[in-house]
Amino acid sequence: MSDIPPDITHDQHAVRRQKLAELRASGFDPFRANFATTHFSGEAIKAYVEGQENTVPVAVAGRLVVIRDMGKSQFVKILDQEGQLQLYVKKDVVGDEAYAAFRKFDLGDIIGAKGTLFRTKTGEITVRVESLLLLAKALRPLPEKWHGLSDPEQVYRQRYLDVIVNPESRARLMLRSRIVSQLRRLLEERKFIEVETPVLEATAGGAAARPFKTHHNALGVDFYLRIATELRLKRMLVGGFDRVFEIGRIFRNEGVSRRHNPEFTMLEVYQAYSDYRGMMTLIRDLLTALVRDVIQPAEGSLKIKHTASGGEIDFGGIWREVRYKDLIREVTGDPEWFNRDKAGKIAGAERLGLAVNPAWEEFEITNEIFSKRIEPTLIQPTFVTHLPRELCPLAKITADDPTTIDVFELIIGGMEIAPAYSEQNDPDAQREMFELQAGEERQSIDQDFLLALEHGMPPAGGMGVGIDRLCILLTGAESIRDVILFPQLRPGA
RNA sequence: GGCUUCCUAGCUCAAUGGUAGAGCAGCUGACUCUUAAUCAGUAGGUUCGGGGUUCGAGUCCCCGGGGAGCCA
Repeated sequence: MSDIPPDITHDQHAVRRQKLAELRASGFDPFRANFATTHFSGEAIKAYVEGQENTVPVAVAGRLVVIRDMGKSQFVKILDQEGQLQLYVKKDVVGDEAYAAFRKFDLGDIIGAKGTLFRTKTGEITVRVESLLLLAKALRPLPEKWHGLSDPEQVYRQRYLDVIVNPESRARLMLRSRIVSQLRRLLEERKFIEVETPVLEATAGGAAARPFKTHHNALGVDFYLRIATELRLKRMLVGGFDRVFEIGRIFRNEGVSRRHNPEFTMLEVYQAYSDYRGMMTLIRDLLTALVRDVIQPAEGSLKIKHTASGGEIDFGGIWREVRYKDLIREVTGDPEWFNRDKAGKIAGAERLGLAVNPAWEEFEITNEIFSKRIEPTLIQPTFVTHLPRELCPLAKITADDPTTIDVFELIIGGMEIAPAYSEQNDPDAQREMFELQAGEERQSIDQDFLLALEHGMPPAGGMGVGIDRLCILLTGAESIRDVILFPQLRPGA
């Protein structure tokens, strides 16, 4: 029956091309235009009525991922968006001709089937197939069925294969979609309006980061890809959009690591007439709702696993609140830390085993201690408040301490998850901070933003949430690449 | 960018410097309730690319490509 030349039987691509040619020669279309399904796999399983064998009709479609051939009957499984569904194809039900054609189908082929539901003797709800059709021929074989695809390079470059054969990857990436969608819903419930602001910017502001540069041909000017949405969203506060948010792609021209991808997704939220304390309530409400509704830990619990430590993170407990300066004094064991001169700070950092770049400003030395010796130890949700003013030029100065700002940095699982501020709305103070900072960070000053502030921006709380890191945390992933569909790799290979 | 490490069949992995193997997938056949189905048989390699050392290199050395981890 088969015309596979013996010399190509090892070459699965060639064998499948041969089958494709045979199908076409016998008048079948191996790439159909459509197929009317009635159920996804999960829906089909739910549609089964106990005891009512072969009464519920279904039409389902998906990729063939398991074939168990027993000669005159086969159990196969198809995979669709909702998961796997078993089909039972019996020669004396579908007929000799259809059965012979079906036996030529390969793992990976996309098929459609019509039949009725029943439960096998081992209890699995299964479609008894009455008719079936090849919808799209797969010319390449699937990766190994048991071990899946494990070469990280291929996992990232050919993510479509990863999510076919690695259920954990599939589940993790679907979870990300649900996290983003729930965040939207939760914010909209609180009357936040979603907006979209430009990716191409004449000046890249709102954060300290190296931008990507690009060029607009018709205008003949260079643009930067945005490094934050902050300055645009605040303009909308000026414009009377009192509660706005954007879930947007941010681009930073910096290193690639387990925690960094050059493009990543950030949620930024601004709420007029609120402040950083209002943002605390908001983020706690958002995260506890996400854990409850999306991760769904055991009854009444808001605990999730923390992969790195093997322990748990409890979103249901009291979220610690601590001042940045207190943490620094605690870990350095030096109550007078902030009165030390630069040499004293360098010595202190070195006592903690840290290498200090002599070009650093004092606040950078202190912050190195925070990043290396404090942040990684904060596993349970912790609001670190009142950071040094040098770390963010866009926030309000603390009333009782002019060296700090009214902000928090929410740390969970040793990672920065969300910084939030009482936003600076004094245009003159803002200009002063920009000018002070311009030298070091070379962040060109966004004059148009300052003009907007001069028109009056309501007092507001603002917050940024790194969606990728949040997904790492909530899904227990080990790398940012595991929560990004197509992480950045070198082109080629 | 630096250091370490990895790259072998479609996939997952073996192979003291000495004839490149296995499982799955493939191909041929048996089997009408299987669950990584089972059973019998069979084919399959530019060992990432290039150069070197050696009687002999998947293995050692150098250059290049790509990935991962740590660091900056």
